[in-house]
Amino acid sequence: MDESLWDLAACLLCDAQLYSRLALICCSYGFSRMQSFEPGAVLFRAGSARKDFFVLRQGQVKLMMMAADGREQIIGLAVPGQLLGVTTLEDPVYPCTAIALTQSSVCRIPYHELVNVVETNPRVSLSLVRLLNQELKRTRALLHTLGRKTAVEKVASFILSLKPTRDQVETDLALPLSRDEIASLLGLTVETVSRVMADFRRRRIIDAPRGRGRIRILDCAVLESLADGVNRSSHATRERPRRPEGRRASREQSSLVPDH
Amino acid sequence: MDESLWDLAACLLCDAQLYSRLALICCSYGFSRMQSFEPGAVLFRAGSARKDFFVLRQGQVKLMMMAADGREQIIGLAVPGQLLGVTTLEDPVYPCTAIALTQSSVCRIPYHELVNVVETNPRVSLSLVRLLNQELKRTRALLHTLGRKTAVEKVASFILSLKPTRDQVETDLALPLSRDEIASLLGLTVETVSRVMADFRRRRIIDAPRGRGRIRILDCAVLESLADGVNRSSHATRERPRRPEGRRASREQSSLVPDH
DNA sequence: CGCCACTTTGAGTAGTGTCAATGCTGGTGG
DNA sequence: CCACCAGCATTGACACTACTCAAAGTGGCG
Repeated sequence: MDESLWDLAACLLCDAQLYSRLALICCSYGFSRMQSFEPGAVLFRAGSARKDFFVLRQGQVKLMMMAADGREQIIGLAVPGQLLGVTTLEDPVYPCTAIALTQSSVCRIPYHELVNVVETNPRVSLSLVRLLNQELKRTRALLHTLGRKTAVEKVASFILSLKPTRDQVETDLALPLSRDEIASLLGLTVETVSRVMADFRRRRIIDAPRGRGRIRILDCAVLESLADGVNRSSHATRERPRRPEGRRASREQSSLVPDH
Repeated sequence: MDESLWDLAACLLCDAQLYSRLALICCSYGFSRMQSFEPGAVLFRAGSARKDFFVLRQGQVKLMMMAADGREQIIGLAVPGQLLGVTTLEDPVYPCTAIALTQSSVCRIPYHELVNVVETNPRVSLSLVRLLNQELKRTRALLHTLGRKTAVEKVASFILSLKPTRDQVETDLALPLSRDEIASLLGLTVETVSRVMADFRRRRIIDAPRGRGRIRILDCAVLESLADGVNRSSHATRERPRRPEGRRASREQSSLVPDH
């Protein structure tokens, strides 16, 4: 096979060298197909026959799982560069449902080609392994959020996770999720999410017009301390000496969180 | 390279054809080292320099993440055949801590060899991708458990997850975790886990001597219905007509769960 | 303009967490 | 051999978070 076909410069689909890993995969022999989705469009549905997998190039996509009883949960948001629909190769169906949140574009690649490519090109294999590891890492972080954080901590870390990079100065962020969807992602109810965000707004930590749209972080430092669960009374202080000032007084009415 | 080196029959470390995928990886050129761990032994610690990765051959290993404040959480249990310590390849440190729960044996493989192998042997690459996908799948299932289940449902599904195969008749299971560890895995407290299990015992759903050791499932059907959250009042009935018999009566004192 | 979906707010409560005390078990040393 | 001890598990009382149900507010779109 002609090695040059794998060269980034030969990529017909991916701009420049952005998403180099992604490029390697989706630009292979030309069997990938570019495709666009409107907000709300279904890329694939859990349980339906898996034929293609996707590489997200632009936009945001939510991944949902459905329980037997109809309860559904968002298990993650896909960001550009991420793979979508990569199941265990033996699995004949998609494990989850993928729905576009914003206008999104993807490279669509037949599954059997994936196997081909992995078997013939080691660079792509390594890329794939890296991407899966990143996804695993993200999922584990979410695991910690769901298992060990309070509602306030959950919402705070969610908002922070919207910042594309850690030390971004930009604080005006797109919020492509409804309250319902945020609640589903964080394992909360709509009402709780709404209340926490209303409280953040009152305390001037964030500024958010209602509903889907945008959100602005006003006080990033406080948000970070809330997200990391500074000042909790519980497990955190197990081996360290207990707070000498006695048990925390009943909290003031106006705020869901203690003073900072 | 000699293709026969990859043959399962040539595997010096792995018995028979058990864990065929695992075999492919850990039996490569002989740079894997067999190693044994006692219960409680640390395979690797989060944040320490990642040099090797592991393939678990026997025993059970817990994977833990540590938050900034010292709160820790178990993010999963590793079963034989599973990879341990495979980070994003760029990451210079382990993302989590791995501790043996039972007497365990692993194949230990230097990281740079992993890259070599992936680049030179496509069958191994595919195996690796499959294994990572399985891990992702397991992690997502846990995500759903943490985000959308009640304490009773969590404990019930945990107990069921101890069964090695879905339709195993064997109901006497090893329970290598303390109550503390179960709580950490499920995002609960020790007390809640203890209470739920005590309740299951009273209702003759399980039989468990106290503490680390074994657990026996007496009524698998009930356990499964509890795990799947049959009879809940909430989200489940959103689009279906609401229960006509009115809101659920206050539950009886003696049991944490409604009648079945 | 009115409908519809989404969000916000409020009141009340179920379910877990927290704290504290007690029980059980296996190991150790007198 | 038994008493003691340390560690884990259990149980109870209580507090508080987050859920439930209900109702009103807001905004977009035909």
